[in-house]
Amino acid sequence: MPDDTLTISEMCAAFGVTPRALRFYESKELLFPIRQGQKRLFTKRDRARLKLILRGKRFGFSLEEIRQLLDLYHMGDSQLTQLSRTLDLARLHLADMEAQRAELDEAIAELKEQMDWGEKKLASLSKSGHAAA
Amino acid sequence: MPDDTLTISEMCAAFGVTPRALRFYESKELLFPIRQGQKRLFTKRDRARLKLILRGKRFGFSLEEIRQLLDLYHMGDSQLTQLSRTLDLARLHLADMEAQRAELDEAIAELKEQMDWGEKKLASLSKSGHAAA
DNA sequence: AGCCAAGATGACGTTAACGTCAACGTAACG
DNA sequence: CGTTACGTTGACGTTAACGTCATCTTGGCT
Repeated sequence: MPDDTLTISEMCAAFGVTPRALRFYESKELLFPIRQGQKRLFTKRDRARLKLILRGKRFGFSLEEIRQLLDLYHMGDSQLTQLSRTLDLARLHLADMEAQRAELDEAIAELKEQMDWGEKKLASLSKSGHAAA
Repeated sequence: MPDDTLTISEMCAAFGVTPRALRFYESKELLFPIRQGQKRLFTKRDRARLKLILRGKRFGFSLEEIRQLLDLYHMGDSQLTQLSRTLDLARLHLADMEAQRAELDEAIAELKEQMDWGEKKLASLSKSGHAAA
Protein backbone atom coordinates (compact mmCIF):
# COMPACT_ATOMS: atom_id res chain seq x y z
CA MET A 1 0.00 0.00 0.00
CA PRO A 2 2.00 2.95 -1.30
CA ASP A 3 -0.24 5.51 0.27
CA ASP A 4 -3.67 4.02 0.43
CA THR A 5 -5.11 7.02 -1.37
CA LEU A 6 -6.70 7.31 -4.80
CA THR A 7 -6.63 10.12 -7.33
CA ILE A 8 -9.91 11.46 -8.56
CA SER A 9 -9.91 9.43 -11.75
CA GLU A 10 -9.02 6.23 -9.92
CA MET A 11 -11.86 6.96 -7.57
CA CYS A 12 -14.20 7.50 -10.49
CA ALA A 13 -13.20 4.24 -12.12
CA ALA A 14 -13.58 2.38 -8.85
CA PHE A 15 -17.11 3.63 -8.19
CA GLY A 16 -18.45 4.49 -11.59
CA VAL A 17 -19.00 8.16 -10.89
CA THR A 18 -17.81 11.34 -12.56
CA PRO A 19 -15.19 13.76 -11.22
CA ARG A 20 -17.88 16.39 -11.12
CA ALA A 21 -19.93 14.25 -8.76
CA LEU A 22 -17.00 13.77 -6.40
CA ARG A 23 -16.22 17.48 -6.32
CA PHE A 24 -19.88 18.12 -5.79
CA TYR A 25 -20.00 15.74 -2.84
CA GLU A 26 -16.98 17.46 -1.38
CA SER A 27 -18.61 20.86 -1.77
CA LYS A 28 -21.60 19.52 0.11
CA GLU A 29 -19.31 18.16 2.81
CA LEU A 30 -19.98 14.51 2.25
CA LEU A 31 -16.37 13.76 1.35
CA PHE A 32 -13.14 15.24 2.68
CA PRO A 33 -10.29 14.27 0.39
CA ILE A 34 -6.88 15.46 1.52
CA ARG A 35 -4.84 17.77 -0.71
CA GLN A 36 -1.42 17.23 -2.17
CA GLY A 37 -0.80 20.65 -3.60
CA GLN A 38 -4.13 21.38 -5.16
CA LYS A 39 -4.93 17.81 -6.14
CA ARG A 40 -7.41 15.73 -4.27
CA LEU A 41 -6.44 12.40 -2.74
CA PHE A 42 -9.22 10.15 -1.53
CA THR A 43 -8.57 8.10 1.58
CA LYS A 44 -10.01 4.83 2.78
CA ARG A 45 -12.44 6.88 4.82
CA ASP A 46 -13.63 8.69 1.70
CA ARG A 47 -14.15 5.36 0.00
CA ALA A 48 -16.24 4.06 2.85
CA ARG A 49 -18.30 7.23 2.82
CA LEU A 50 -18.80 7.17 -0.92
CA LYS A 51 -20.05 3.61 -0.72
CA LEU A 52 -22.63 4.71 1.81
CA ILE A 53 -23.51 7.76 -0.27
CA LEU A 54 -24.25 5.69 -3.35
CA ARG A 55 -26.21 3.19 -1.33
CA GLY A 56 -28.23 5.93 0.28
CA LYS A 57 -29.02 7.36 -3.10
CA ARG A 58 -30.30 4.04 -4.34
CA PHE A 59 -32.71 4.02 -1.43
CA GLY A 60 -34.01 7.43 -2.28
CA PHE A 61 -32.34 9.47 0.45
CA SER A 62 -31.26 12.98 -0.40
CA LEU A 63 -27.62 13.96 -0.16
CA GLU A 64 -28.46 16.13 2.83
CA GLU A 65 -30.06 13.21 4.64
CA ILE A 66 -27.12 11.04 3.79
CA ARG A 67 -24.70 13.64 5.06
CA GLN A 68 -26.32 13.53 8.47
CA LEU A 69 -26.33 9.76 8.54
CA LEU A 70 -22.67 9.60 7.64
CA ASP A 71 -21.91 11.21 10.97
CA LEU A 72 -23.10 8.04 12.64
CA TYR A 73 -20.52 6.00 10.82
CA HIS A 74 -17.69 8.40 11.53
CA MET A 75 -17.78 9.55 15.06
CA GLY A 76 -15.38 8.23 17.59
CA ASP A 77 -15.44 11.52 19.39
CA SER A 78 -18.57 13.65 19.17
CA GLN A 79 -20.53 15.13 22.01
CA LEU A 80 -23.10 13.38 24.11
CA THR A 81 -26.02 15.44 22.86
CA GLN A 82 -24.91 15.21 19.27
CA LEU A 83 -24.51 11.46 19.53
CA SER A 84 -27.94 11.13 20.98
CA ARG A 85 -29.44 13.23 18.20
CA THR A 86 -27.67 11.23 15.57
CA LEU A 87 -28.99 8.02 17.05
CA ASP A 88 -32.52 9.41 16.92
CA LEU A 89 -32.01 10.21 13.30
CA ALA A 90 -30.67 6.75 12.66
CA ARG A 91 -33.73 5.22 14.26
CA LEU A 92 -35.92 7.13 11.84
CA HIS A 93 -33.90 5.97 8.90
CA LEU A 94 -33.98 2.41 10.15
CA ALA A 95 -37.75 2.49 10.45
CA ASP A 96 -37.95 4.01 7.01
CA MET A 97 -35.79 1.30 5.53
CA GLU A 98 -37.69 -1.49 7.23
CA ALA A 99 -40.97 -0.11 5.96
CA GLN A 100 -39.39 0.14 2.56
CA ARG A 101 -38.37 -3.48 2.70
CA ALA A 102 -41.88 -4.57 3.58
CA GLU A 103 -43.37 -2.62 0.72
CA LEU A 104 -40.65 -3.83 -1.59
CA ASP A 105 -41.53 -7.42 -0.79
CA GLU A 106 -45.15 -6.70 -1.53
CA ALA A 107 -44.29 -4.94 -4.78
CA ILE A 108 -42.09 -7.81 -5.87
CA ALA A 109 -44.85 -10.30 -5.20
CA GLU A 110 -47.39 -8.25 -7.13
CA LEU A 111 -45.08 -7.69 -10.04
CA LYS A 112 -44.34 -11.41 -10.25
CA GLU A 113 -48.04 -12.10 -10.24
CA GLN A 114 -48.59 -9.69 -13.11
CA MET A 115 -45.71 -11.19 -15.02
CA ASP A 116 -47.08 -14.69 -14.64
CA TRP A 117 -50.37 -13.44 -15.98
CA GLY A 118 -48.60 -11.70 -18.84
CA GLU A 119 -46.60 -14.77 -19.74
CA LYS A 120 -49.67 -16.96 -19.76
CA LYS A 121 -51.35 -14.42 -22.00
CA LEU A 122 -48.31 -14.33 -24.24
CA ALA A 123 -48.33 -18.11 -24.55
CA SER A 124 -52.00 -18.27 -25.47
CA LEU A 125 -51.61 -15.43 -27.95
CA SER A 126 -48.68 -16.99 -29.76
CA LYS A 127 -50.54 -20.29 -29.93
CA SER A 128 -53.80 -18.95 -31.35
CA GLY A 129 -52.14 -16.34 -33.48
CA HIS A 130 -49.16 -18.16 -35.01
CA ALA A 131 -50.93 -18.22 -38.37
CA ALA A 132 -51.49 -14.46 -38.53
CA ALA A 133 -49.25 -12.08 -40.48
CA MET B 1 -71.46 3.20 -5.35
CA PRO B 2 -72.90 6.42 -6.71
CA ASP B 3 -70.43 6.63 -9.51
CA ASP B 4 -67.24 5.13 -8.24
CA THR B 5 -65.32 8.22 -9.28
CA LEU B 6 -63.52 10.83 -7.21
CA THR B 7 -63.07 14.54 -7.77
CA ILE B 8 -59.58 15.90 -7.77
CA SER B 9 -59.70 17.10 -4.19
CA GLU B 10 -61.12 13.81 -2.96
CA MET B 11 -58.34 12.09 -4.79
CA CYS B 12 -55.78 14.38 -3.18
CA ALA B 13 -57.15 13.71 0.28
CA ALA B 14 -57.19 9.97 -0.33
CA PHE B 15 -53.57 9.78 -1.43
CA GLY B 16 -51.94 12.77 0.16
CA VAL B 17 -50.93 14.45 -3.05
CA THR B 18 -51.57 17.89 -4.53
CA PRO B 19 -53.90 18.72 -7.44
CA ARG B 20 -50.87 19.94 -9.31
CA ALA B 21 -49.28 16.51 -9.04
CA LEU B 22 -52.37 14.77 -10.38
CA ARG B 23 -52.63 17.15 -13.33
CA PHE B 24 -48.95 16.67 -13.90
CA TYR B 25 -49.32 12.90 -13.94
CA GLU B 26 -52.14 13.22 -16.41
CA SER B 27 -50.04 15.46 -18.65
CA LYS B 28 -47.37 12.79 -18.60
CA GLU B 29 -49.97 10.15 -19.44
CA LEU B 30 -49.78 8.20 -16.23
CA LEU B 31 -53.40 8.89 -15.35
CA PHE B 32 -56.46 9.23 -17.57
CA PRO B 33 -59.30 10.73 -15.59
CA ILE B 34 -62.55 11.05 -17.48
CA ARG B 35 -64.12 14.46 -17.98
CA GLN B 36 -67.50 15.68 -16.93
CA GLY B 37 -67.53 18.99 -18.69
CA GLN B 38 -64.05 20.23 -17.97
CA LYS B 39 -63.76 18.65 -14.55
CA ARG B 40 -61.67 15.58 -13.97
CA LEU B 41 -63.18 12.47 -12.47
CA PHE B 42 -60.82 9.76 -11.29
CA THR B 43 -61.90 6.17 -11.74
CA LYS B 44 -60.98 3.02 -9.88
CA ARG B 45 -58.39 2.41 -12.56
CA ASP B 46 -56.80 5.80 -11.89
CA ARG B 47 -56.67 4.96 -8.21
CA ALA B 48 -54.93 1.67 -8.88
CA ARG B 49 -52.45 3.42 -11.13
CA LEU B 50 -51.77 6.20 -8.67
CA LYS B 51 -51.03 3.66 -5.97
CA LEU B 52 -48.45 2.07 -8.24
CA ILE B 53 -47.06 5.45 -9.20
CA LEU B 54 -46.45 6.44 -5.59
CA ARG B 55 -44.95 3.07 -4.83
CA GLY B 56 -42.66 3.28 -7.81
CA LYS B 57 -41.49 6.69 -6.69
CA ARG B 58 -40.60 5.39 -3.27
CA PHE B 59 -38.37 2.85 -4.95
CA GLY B 60 -36.60 5.47 -6.94
CA PHE B 61 -38.12 4.85 -10.35
CA SER B 62 -38.68 7.84 -12.59
CA LEU B 63 -42.16 8.73 -13.75
CA GLU B 64 -41.21 7.68 -17.24
CA GLU B 65 -40.10 4.25 -16.05
CA ILE B 66 -43.26 3.93 -14.04
CA ARG B 67 -45.38 4.88 -17.02
CA GLN B 68 -43.98 2.01 -18.98
CA LEU B 69 -44.46 -0.43 -16.13
CA LEU B 70 -48.07 0.64 -15.69
CA ASP B 71 -48.78 -0.82 -19.09
CA LEU B 72 -48.11 -4.24 -17.65
CA TYR B 73 -50.83 -3.79 -15.10
CA HIS B 74 -53.34 -2.49 -17.58
CA MET B 75 -53.31 -4.52 -20.69
CA GLY B 76 -55.93 -7.04 -21.48
CA ASP B 77 -55.60 -6.34 -25.14
CA SER B 78 -52.22 -5.22 -26.39
CA GLN B 79 -50.22 -6.70 -29.23
CA LEU B 80 -48.00 -9.69 -29.03
CA THR B 81 -44.78 -7.79 -29.63
CA GLN B 82 -45.72 -5.04 -27.25
CA LEU B 83 -46.62 -7.54 -24.55
CA SER B 84 -43.34 -9.31 -25.00
CA ARG B 85 -41.43 -6.03 -24.75
CA THR B 86 -43.30 -5.05 -21.66
CA LEU B 87 -42.48 -8.37 -20.04
CA ASP B 88 -38.81 -7.84 -20.81
CA LEU B 89 -39.03 -4.48 -19.15
CA ALA B 90 -40.76 -6.01 -16.17
CA ARG B 91 -38.01 -8.57 -15.82
CA LEU B 92 -35.47 -5.78 -15.61
CA HIS B 93 -37.47 -4.02 -12.96
CA LEU B 94 -37.92 -7.21 -11.02
CA ALA B 95 -34.20 -7.89 -11.06
CA ASP B 96 -33.62 -4.31 -9.99
CA MET B 97 -36.03 -4.62 -7.10
CA GLU B 98 -34.61 -7.91 -5.94
CA ALA B 99 -31.11 -6.49 -5.99
CA GLN B 100 -32.46 -3.54 -4.09
CA ARG B 101 -33.94 -5.81 -1.47
CA ALA B 102 -30.66 -7.63 -1.00
CA GLU B 103 -28.77 -4.40 -0.56
CA LEU B 104 -31.46 -3.06 1.69
CA ASP B 105 -31.08 -6.04 3.98
CA GLU B 106 -27.36 -5.47 4.10
CA ALA B 107 -27.80 -1.79 4.77
CA ILE B 108 -30.27 -2.46 7.56
CA ALA B 109 -27.88 -4.90 9.18
CA GLU B 110 -25.01 -2.45 8.99
CA LEU B 111 -27.03 0.44 10.29
CA LYS B 112 -28.20 -1.66 13.24
CA GLU B 113 -24.62 -2.58 13.98
CA GLN B 114 -23.59 1.07 13.98
CA MET B 115 -26.51 1.97 16.18
CA ASP B 116 -25.60 -0.70 18.71
CA TRP B 117 -22.11 0.69 18.78
CA GLY B 118 -23.45 4.20 19.18
CA GLU B 119 -25.73 3.21 21.99
CA LYS B 120 -22.96 1.45 23.84
CA LYS B 121 -20.85 4.55 23.42
CA LEU B 122 -23.68 6.72 24.63
CA ALA B 123 -24.13 4.57 27.73
CA SER B 124 -20.45 4.68 28.63
CA LEU B 125 -20.30 8.42 28.02
CA SER B 126 -23.28 9.21 30.22
CA LYS B 127 -21.83 7.04 32.96
CA SER B 128 -18.35 8.54 33.02
CA GLY B 129 -19.52 12.04 32.28
CA HIS B 130 -22.58 12.48 34.53
CA ALA B 131 -20.63 14.82 36.77
CA ALA B 132 -19.67 17.24 34.01
CA ALA B 133 -21.51 20.50 33.29
C1' DA C 1 -78.58 38.52 -10.19
C1' DG C 2 -74.54 38.19 -7.21
C1' DC C 3 -71.14 35.57 -5.20
C1' DC C 4 -68.27 31.87 -3.47
C1' DA C 5 -65.78 27.55 -3.69
C1' DA C 6 -63.89 24.13 -6.50
C1' DG C 7 -61.69 23.40 -10.61
C1' DA C 8 -59.21 24.45 -15.12
C1' DT C 9 -55.46 26.34 -17.82
C1' DG C 10 -51.23 28.49 -18.89
C1' DA C 11 -46.87 30.24 -17.59
C1' DC C 12 -43.06 31.02 -14.86
C1' DG C 13 -40.32 29.67 -10.52
C1' DT C 14 -37.78 26.24 -7.71
C1' DT C 15 -34.79 22.50 -5.91
C1' DA C 16 -31.63 18.71 -6.27
C1' DA C 17 -27.94 16.75 -8.42
C1' DC C 18 -25.17 16.97 -11.29
C1' DG C 19 -23.46 18.15 -16.78
C1' DT C 20 -20.84 21.09 -19.53
C1' DC C 21 -17.92 24.38 -20.93
C1' DA C 22 -13.97 27.80 -20.37
C1' DA C 23 -9.69 29.12 -18.55
C1' DC C 24 -5.92 27.91 -15.95
C1' DG C 25 -2.07 25.04 -13.38
C1' DT C 26 1.66 21.51 -13.57
C1' DA C 27 4.28 17.46 -13.95
C1' DA C 28 6.37 14.35 -17.03
C1' DC C 29 7.75 13.09 -21.62
C1' DG C 30 10.16 13.40 -26.13
C1' DC D 1 10.66 23.87 -24.42
C1' DG D 2 6.33 22.58 -26.35
C1' DT D 3 2.47 19.58 -25.68
C1' DT D 4 -0.19 16.00 -23.79
C1' DA D 5 -2.53 14.19 -19.72
C1' DC D 6 -4.57 14.98 -15.62
C1' DG D 7 -6.30 18.07 -12.52
C1' DT D 8 -8.41 22.60 -10.59
C1' DT D 9 -11.85 26.36 -10.01
C1' DG D 10 -15.71 29.10 -11.38
C1' DA D 11 -19.90 29.75 -13.82
C1' DC D 12 -23.76 28.73 -16.36
C1' DG D 13 -26.96 24.92 -18.32
C1' DT D 14 -30.11 20.98 -17.68
C1' DT D 15 -33.65 17.59 -16.19
C1' DA D 16 -37.24 15.87 -13.24
C1' DA D 17 -41.04 16.78 -10.60
C1' DC D 18 -43.59 19.48 -9.09
C1' DG D 19 -44.80 24.63 -6.58
C1' DT D 20 -46.81 28.96 -7.22
C1' DC D 21 -49.08 32.47 -9.03
C1' DA D 22 -52.40 34.76 -12.18
C1' DT D 23 -56.30 34.60 -14.60
C1' DC D 24 -60.82 32.10 -16.32
C1' DT D 25 -65.20 28.99 -15.63
C1' DT D 26 -68.85 26.92 -13.61
C1' DG D 27 -72.32 24.85 -10.63
C1' DG D 28 -74.73 26.05 -6.42
C1' DC D 29 -76.57 28.84 -2.81
C1' DT D 30 -79.14 33.07 -1.16
